[in-house]
Amino acid sequence: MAVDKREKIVQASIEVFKEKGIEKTKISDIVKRADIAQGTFYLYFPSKLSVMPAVAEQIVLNFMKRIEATVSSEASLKEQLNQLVDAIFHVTGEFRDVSAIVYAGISTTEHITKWETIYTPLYEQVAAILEKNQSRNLIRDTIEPIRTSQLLLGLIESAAEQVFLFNEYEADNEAKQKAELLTFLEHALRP
Amino acid sequence: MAVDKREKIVQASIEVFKEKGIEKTKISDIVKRADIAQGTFYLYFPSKLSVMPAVAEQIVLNFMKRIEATVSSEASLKEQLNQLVDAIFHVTGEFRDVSAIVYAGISTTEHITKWETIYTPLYEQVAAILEKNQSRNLIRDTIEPIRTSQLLLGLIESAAEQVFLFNEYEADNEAKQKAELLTFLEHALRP
Amino acid sequence: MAVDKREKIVQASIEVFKEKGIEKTKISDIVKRADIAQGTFYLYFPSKLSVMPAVAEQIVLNFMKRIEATVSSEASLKEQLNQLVDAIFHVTGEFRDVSAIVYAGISTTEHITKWETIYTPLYEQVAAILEKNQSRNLIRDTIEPIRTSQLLLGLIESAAEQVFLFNEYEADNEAKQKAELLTFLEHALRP
Amino acid sequence: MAVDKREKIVQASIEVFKEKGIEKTKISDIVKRADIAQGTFYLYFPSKLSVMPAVAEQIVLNFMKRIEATVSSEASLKEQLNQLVDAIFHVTGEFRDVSAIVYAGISTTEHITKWETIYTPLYEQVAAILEKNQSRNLIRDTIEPIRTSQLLLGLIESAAEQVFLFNEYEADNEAKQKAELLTFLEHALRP
DNA sequence: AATGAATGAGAATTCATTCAT
DNA sequence: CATGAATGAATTCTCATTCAT
Repeated sequence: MAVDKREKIVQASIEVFKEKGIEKTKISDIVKRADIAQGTFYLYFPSKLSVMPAVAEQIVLNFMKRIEATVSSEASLKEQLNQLVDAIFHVTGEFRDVSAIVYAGISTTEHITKWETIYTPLYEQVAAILEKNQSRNLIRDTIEPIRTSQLLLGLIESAAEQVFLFNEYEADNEAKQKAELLTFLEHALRP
Repeated sequence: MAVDKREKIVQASIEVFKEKGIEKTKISDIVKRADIAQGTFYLYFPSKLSVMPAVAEQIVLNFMKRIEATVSSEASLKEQLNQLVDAIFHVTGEFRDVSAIVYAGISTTEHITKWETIYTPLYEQVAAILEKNQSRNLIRDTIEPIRTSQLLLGLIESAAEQVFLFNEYEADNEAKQKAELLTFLEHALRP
Repeated sequence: MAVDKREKIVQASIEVFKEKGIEKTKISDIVKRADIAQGTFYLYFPSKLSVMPAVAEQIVLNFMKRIEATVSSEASLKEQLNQLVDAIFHVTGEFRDVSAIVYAGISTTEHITKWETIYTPLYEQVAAILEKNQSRNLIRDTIEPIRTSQLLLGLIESAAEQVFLFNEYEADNEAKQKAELLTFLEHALRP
Repeated sequence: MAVDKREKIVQASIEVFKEKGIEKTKISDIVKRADIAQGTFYLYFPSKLSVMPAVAEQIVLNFMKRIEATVSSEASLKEQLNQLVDAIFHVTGEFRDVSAIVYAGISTTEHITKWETIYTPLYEQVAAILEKNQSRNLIRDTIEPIRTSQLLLGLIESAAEQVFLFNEYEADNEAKQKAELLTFLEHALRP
C-alpha cells in the first residue's frame, strides 16, 4: 500500500525520459506510467521541470552505487581507474541523454544551488578514492582531491557522452575511447 | 546594407537562449529580438529545432576564433595550454549554459550526424596544436591527436561549466580551478 | 471582411453572458459564438474577466442610446422621469443579470478606475437632463447634478433589478414598482 | 467549547470573499482560513455555491444589528435618516464588495426565492421605521412602507458602493455624498 | 521576400468533490 | 464527526506553424 507517490513519480519520470527524451515527455506520460491521476502530479511537483532535481538525485545515486560496486580499493591504480571509467560509462549509457539533459534542464530551472548539493556526495566518493591512492603514493600529492574528482568525473562523463551520443554506431569505438582516456588519466595522476 | 536576416535570427536565438534557456524560448521571443516578422523565421528555417545546428555552428566558430587569437604556436607547451584553457573558459563564460544547452538541444533533435560535422573543425584545430607539440617532443607520441583533442575540450569545458554554473560566487575559485586543471593537463600530456 | 475581431468577441461575450450567466460561460462558448479560433481570444484579451470592461462599455452605451431615444427634453419633468425610468428598466431587463454581474465582475478585476471612466459619460448625460430642469426651475437648485445623477441611476437600477431578479413572476409588480419609484423621485427632486 | 464549524465556515468565506472576490475563491482557501479539513466543508454544505445564502444571511444580520443599534426611534426624522445612512455605509464599507458580490453570486445560483426570504426581515425592519414616522406624520402617507424600504436600501447601498469602490481616495467625498443623499431622502419622503 | 493576424491541436493546470481511514 | 490525499473531468492557455495580403 504505502508506496510513496512522490517516489513513483520520480521513478516514472526517469523511465519515460529515457524512452522519449525530456522535451517530448508530457505530464500525462509520466502519470500514466506512475499509474496515478493527472492532478496527483501537482500535489508533489509544481511543474515538469521541477522533477529534474529529484531525477538528478536518482541518477547521482546510480552513479554512486555503480562506483561502489565496481571499484575495488584493493586493486592497482590502473585497475581502479579502469573500473571507475567502466562504472561511469555504464551509467551514462544506461541513462543516455537523460543524464546530459537533466544537467541542461536543471540549469534552466534556476535550481543551481540544489544541483551542487546533489552532486557533492558523488564528488566526495571519488575524492575518497583519490585520497587513498595518494596515501599509497600512487598519485601526485599535489592534487586537490575534491577539485580533481570534479575534473575526473567531467572528463569521463564527457568522453562517455561522446561515445554514446555521436559515435554510437562504431562498435570498437568505445574500446578505443576508453583506452585513450585511461592512458590520459594515468599520466594526469601519476606522481 | 541589409544585414543578413538568417544571421540576425541565429544571433537573436543565442541571445534569447542565454536569457531564458532553450525550452522556455518561443519563436516569438526570437523574432522579437531579431526585429523581424513571425513568418519571416520560416523563410530561413523550416522549424524551431532547425536553428539549433546553426546556433551550434556559431558557438563553435566563436571557440575557434578565440583559440586562434589566443594560443600562440611559438609559446611553450605550458603557456599554450594556459592560453587554450583561457580561451575555452572565456567563450564558455560568454555563452553561459547555451553551449551546454545547444549540446542537449541538438541531441534531442536526432541531428547527431550534423553535430559531428559541426564540431569536427574545432577538434581538428586543437588536434593540430597537439600534433605540433608532438613533433616538438613536448607531449607523448602515444596520444592520438583527434581523440585526445576531444577529451581535452570535454574536460576543459566541463571544468569551465562547473565554475560558471555552480561556483559563480567565489571570486578566486576560477583561478584555483584553472591552476588545478593546468597541472592535470600538463601531466596528462607530458611524455 | 474587415469585421473587427475584438468587436466580435465583446459582442459574443455579451450574448453568451446573457444566456448562461458569467460564471458558467467558458472561453470556448465565446469563441464558438464569435466564430473565431480559441487562440484568437487571447490575442485580444488575456483572460475571461478582462473582457468585462469592454462589456460594461457596451452596456453603458446601450443605456445612453436608450435614454437619448426615450427622454424628450420638451416633456414635463414628470414625463421625463417616467421616460428615464422606462429606459433604464428596459435596458436592465434586456441585460438581466449581466448588468449586475458585470458590476461585480469588474470590481473583482481591480479595474476600478476604468470602471469610473466607463460610467462617466452616462452620469453626465443624466446630469445634463437635471441641469436643464434646474434652469427651468422644475427641480431644486440645491442638487448637485453629477452627484444626484449617480444617486438617480443607482436608485433606478436597483429598483429595476429587484423587479427583474426577485419578483419576476408577478406581472403587475413592475407597474407598481415604477409608480412608487416615480413618486419617490418627483418628491426627491422638486424644489 | 468547540466553536460551531458551520459558523467558522461562513465566517471564513466572508473573509476570503472580501480579499479575493467570489470567483477566485476556492474551497481550499475557505477551509484553510477556517482551519478545518477539506472534506469537513462538505459535512456542512453540499456544494460551493450553497454557502452563498448563509453568507448573505450573515451580512443581512450585520445590517440589521447595525441599524438596530444606530437608529434611535426617539430622534427626529432627519436624524433617523442620517443614522440609517451611517449604518448602511458602515456595513457596506466593512464588507466592501462582498455585499454586492453576494447579491451577484446568489443571482447566479437560482436561489432567488431564498434571496427574498433572507432580505425580507431587513426590508421589514426599515419599513417599520417608515411606518412609525408615517404615524408621526413626518413622511408622506402615500408611500408604501415595504416597497419604499426596498428603494431606500437600494439607493443607500448603491451610494455607499460608489463611494467605497470608485472614489475611495478622496477623503471628503464620503461626507459630500452623504449630505447630497440625505437631502435627497428628506425631500423624497416629506409629506 | 516579408508580414503578422489567425489558427487549433495539444498540453498544462485547476479545483470541486469523493472516500478510505 | 473529521480528515486530507487522491481523483479526473473540465478548462484554460500556449505556441509552432500557416497563409492571405
